[in-house]
Amino acid sequence: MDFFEVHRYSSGMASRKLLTLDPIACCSPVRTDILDEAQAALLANSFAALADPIRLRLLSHIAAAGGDEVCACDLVEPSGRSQPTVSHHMKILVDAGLVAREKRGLWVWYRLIPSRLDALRSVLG
Amino acid sequence: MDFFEVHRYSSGMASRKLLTLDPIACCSPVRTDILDEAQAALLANSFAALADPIRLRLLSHIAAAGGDEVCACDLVEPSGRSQPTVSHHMKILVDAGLVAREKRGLWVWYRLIPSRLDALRSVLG
DNA sequence: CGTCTAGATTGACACTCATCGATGTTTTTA
DNA sequence: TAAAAACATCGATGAGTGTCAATCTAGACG
Repeated sequence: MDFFEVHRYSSGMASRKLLTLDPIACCSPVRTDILDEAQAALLANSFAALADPIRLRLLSHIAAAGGDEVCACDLVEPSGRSQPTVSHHMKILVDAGLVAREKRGLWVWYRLIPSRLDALRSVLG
Repeated sequence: MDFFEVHRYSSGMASRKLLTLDPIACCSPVRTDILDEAQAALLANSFAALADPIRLRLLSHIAAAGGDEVCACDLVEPSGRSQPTVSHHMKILVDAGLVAREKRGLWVWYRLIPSRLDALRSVLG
């Protein structure tokens, strides 16, 4: 069984930011195949983006707009967090590939990337 | 729109351990409805359990056994982590409702709780 | 009883993360 | 050019997390 083939991380665990695997096509379902280290690290990174209540609600807000975009200016006040904090969380969602960011004039608009959520969903089944 | 109805957490955010909502039946899909704070906190807790590569691989190992159980003794060595660390991660998976733990004699056996994964998956769609 | 074994718990440490005030950057408009 | 607005970045801080060695607990078996 070629499971857990490497028995120790190189101390401190490789940085999640440096992974280069395709985040969409990477992973087999968790429930039928066994994840290798690279797949597990990539998936963990994606799930970590969902592991914060503020980010989940920001994502939910954008998703609830259907295919439409949501202005960043409409996310700060209702989130109950400061503008820098919301900007920080949105960056994490964008980096995770869940949300697309586009600046037009002074405003920044966000829209959902459905395929990324679909990919994560398929991993759980 | 009753979105983000509470604008500030009570400082430090409520402990995730104290949530009492039913983890299975709690949440509407992220993509059509907007999460309230309690739903978001509960979901964030569940996704946090998936946000670690070691836990993903432990879960994957158990899931790959089909409906069968996996002995804790078979998880430590291939994970490349110490026995206390694996025990710690398994506790997080059990607390998240993803895995059931049963002790028989000296050994502990784990099995997947498919409905919990199904619930998380449905939240993403 | 005593001993052995599987697993959980504790304590400590280093690292990461969420948060916000202050500041920087970019774009619009006067 | 100057001022204002929207958003990003920086720096600091307090809380959370992964890790392991050491220790504890509970079951099995003489």
